[in-house]
Amino acid sequence: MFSPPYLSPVTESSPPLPAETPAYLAHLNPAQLEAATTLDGPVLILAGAGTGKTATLTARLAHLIATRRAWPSQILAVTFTNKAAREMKERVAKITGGAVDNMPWLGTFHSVCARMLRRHAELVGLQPNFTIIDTDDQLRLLKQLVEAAQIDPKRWPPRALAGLIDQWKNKGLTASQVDAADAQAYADGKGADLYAQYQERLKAVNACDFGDLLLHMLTIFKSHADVLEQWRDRFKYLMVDEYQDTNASQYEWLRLLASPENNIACVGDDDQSIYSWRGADVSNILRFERDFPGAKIVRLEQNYRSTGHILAAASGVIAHNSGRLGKELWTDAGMGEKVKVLGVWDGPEEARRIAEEIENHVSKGGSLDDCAILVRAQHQTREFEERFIAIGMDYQIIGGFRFYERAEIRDAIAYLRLLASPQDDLAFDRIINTPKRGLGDKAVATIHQYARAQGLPLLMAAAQILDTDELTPRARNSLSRFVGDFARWRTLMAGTSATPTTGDDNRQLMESGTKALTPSELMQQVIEESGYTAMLQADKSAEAQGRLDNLAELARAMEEYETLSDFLEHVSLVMDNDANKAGERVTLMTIHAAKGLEFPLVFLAGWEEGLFPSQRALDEGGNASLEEERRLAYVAITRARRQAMIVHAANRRIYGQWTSSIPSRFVDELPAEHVESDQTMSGGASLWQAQFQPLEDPFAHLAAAGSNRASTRGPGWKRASSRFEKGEQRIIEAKGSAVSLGNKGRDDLQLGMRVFHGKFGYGKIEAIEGNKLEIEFEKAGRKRVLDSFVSLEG
DNA sequence: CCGGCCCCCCTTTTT
DNA sequence: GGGGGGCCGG
Repeated sequence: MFSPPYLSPVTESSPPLPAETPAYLAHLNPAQLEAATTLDGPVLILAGAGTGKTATLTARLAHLIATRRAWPSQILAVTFTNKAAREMKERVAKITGGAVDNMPWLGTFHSVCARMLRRHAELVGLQPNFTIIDTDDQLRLLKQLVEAAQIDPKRWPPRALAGLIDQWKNKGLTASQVDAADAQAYADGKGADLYAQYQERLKAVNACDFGDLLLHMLTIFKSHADVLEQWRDRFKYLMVDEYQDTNASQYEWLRLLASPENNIACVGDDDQSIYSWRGADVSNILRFERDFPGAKIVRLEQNYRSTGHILAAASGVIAHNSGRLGKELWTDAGMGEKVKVLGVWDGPEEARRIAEEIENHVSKGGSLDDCAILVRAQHQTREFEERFIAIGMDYQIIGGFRFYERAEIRDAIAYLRLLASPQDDLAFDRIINTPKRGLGDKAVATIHQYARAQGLPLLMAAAQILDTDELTPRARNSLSRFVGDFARWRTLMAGTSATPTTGDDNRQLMESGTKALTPSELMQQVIEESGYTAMLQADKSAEAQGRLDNLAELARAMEEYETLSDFLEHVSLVMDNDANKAGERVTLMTIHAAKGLEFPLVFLAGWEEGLFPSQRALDEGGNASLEEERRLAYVAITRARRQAMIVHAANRRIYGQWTSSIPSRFVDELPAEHVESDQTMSGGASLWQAQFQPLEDPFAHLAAAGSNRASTRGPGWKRASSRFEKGEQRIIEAKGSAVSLGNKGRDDLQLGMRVFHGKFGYGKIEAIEGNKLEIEFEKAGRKRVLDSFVSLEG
């Protein structure tokens, strides 16, 4: 079904290399050439920073295709970021003349898995048009479950549960595979149970989270040999980028797909493993030879990016780590400038000095595009933003709040999701009262209660509840409009909705003259008619206009997509915000986000103990974490081509409180001969440190800060838990138990019976129509209610 | 039901 | 410094 016979690869034992070296191999050095042309069997390419990894990988792909070992569609190439995938796609297209249809199976682990999973969704209880939820939805859902389980969310933050579930998924564990000891980590062992409930809820709303994309495929591969076989047959060659970042479940997924031929090439650098918190397991790369017997190992050690001093400084730092595979980077680019280390008084000065440095570069004819500021944590960007705005320097922040994570964008998308998939309860919850339409907690709770009793999606439950008096007339009116809007919008997208469609289907549909709107038009109509636009227009706050602009931007972005489902898939997996590349500007981002990038001038801000290395990492992960932080430092320095400048501040505001700190230990680990300390500082941290360090314990203030935090947390937690123990009767549903199953009416009710309704009191049943009752209430008069809301006694 | 106010806790890093 | 949740008053 996947590979028509005429697509079978050429199977001669060893295809002759063209007599002349093809262009795509011409510029490779010997190691790169070996990596690119060793096609069969397992290969591990240890590629240091800046050693031409992408060029090598691209050449390898081109070689596979050119020598007809495989068609582009028979090569599976996975990366971690969309950026990397896109870059590789572009380069392959260029090399192969673009004639080759873009490699269909080149993408991130997540997007590749999503594509696969759409074809086998039913095997894990999903429909092919399942939605992919992000962390925000995940959290909302978990919060509901936690509260329903009468667990105090203060004591057991849903966030923590989300983290655990992610970890389990990264390890390839389904809910039933989580052992009791692990489950103990949350709410006295309720962790695994909540995980199971969470999966149930996801299934019910036809959704999965990021981790599921992999885990579901893994489950399918392990339980359906035929499916695995299909995919094994399809992929003749596998290629994995950033192999050091693979987690256990990705690793297993790869192994299953690669065997038995094991034509798998993995590229990685153990020194750049910086994602262990996300489940990445460096040992995957460390034990490659053992896992894939006969593996060939190629080392790429010639660095084409940085000058000698920069490389030496980075090597000096990373040398403090143990358990490395070992690699010696070298360059013939000359020593260049030494790495500069600058101590400043505080955060604002740090921003000022770096901005000056950049202005200086520009005044000498340089470009803002040459400059990047890398930080450890996202919040550090704020100080720079303020400075750049003040002096009118153009900048961009990569990562941070991604476009599609903004509230207004997520709201708009929620409307679209609910439109595309009416059982998407998470979307329903998000927008039912956004904009405010008088459907508050009480109305929503009623809808929930009914939906739960009937096993219906919320939108359906809402529609049914309209026929009754369960809601106040005002709420009912409003809800009626809401439900009616959706019914109308659905007709506007004519058939492109719930059923998964291919782009072709829709194109035909639209060409054949149906009145279907394009996704972009539909979105604009929806935000207009739902009152969302009006809500923002009425909002006088500073951000409102920006939000409207963002929605306009969303409409523009959506124009590229022909179907709603295409768009929704992209928005959850692929869309990142490198959008407007207007003019030249400084780039601001975290070190994590900078991996794989390079800039002529790199500014590394905030190299202070506690911030970098992060105190939290140290507390939680001990030495292993310290080494990961050090790898982060290594990644940071090696982004620089010509100049790297490391800055540390003596004082910084943390949580709005001024805190002083000492330079990062990584500063001390820089080899002195490759570093130049800036002595012209205006009261910098090094001076400050020199005066201060002789005092008893330079770490005293850190310890004090730590204990302060502990002590403020202590009573708070105690208070929270004591309140919890007293048993806040948060009454989720203490009312009578009227759990009717199915959509049919209850069989224990008959005409004339006296029943009790939580809102209207006692009354007599006058009519029964399916699950709807007409009751003459003693106090409230005649009402139509749902049978699940009444009980027999009182 | 909504808005405003106060208090708490907080931030590593991302598909 | 800032966001989210809880509580109170129209």
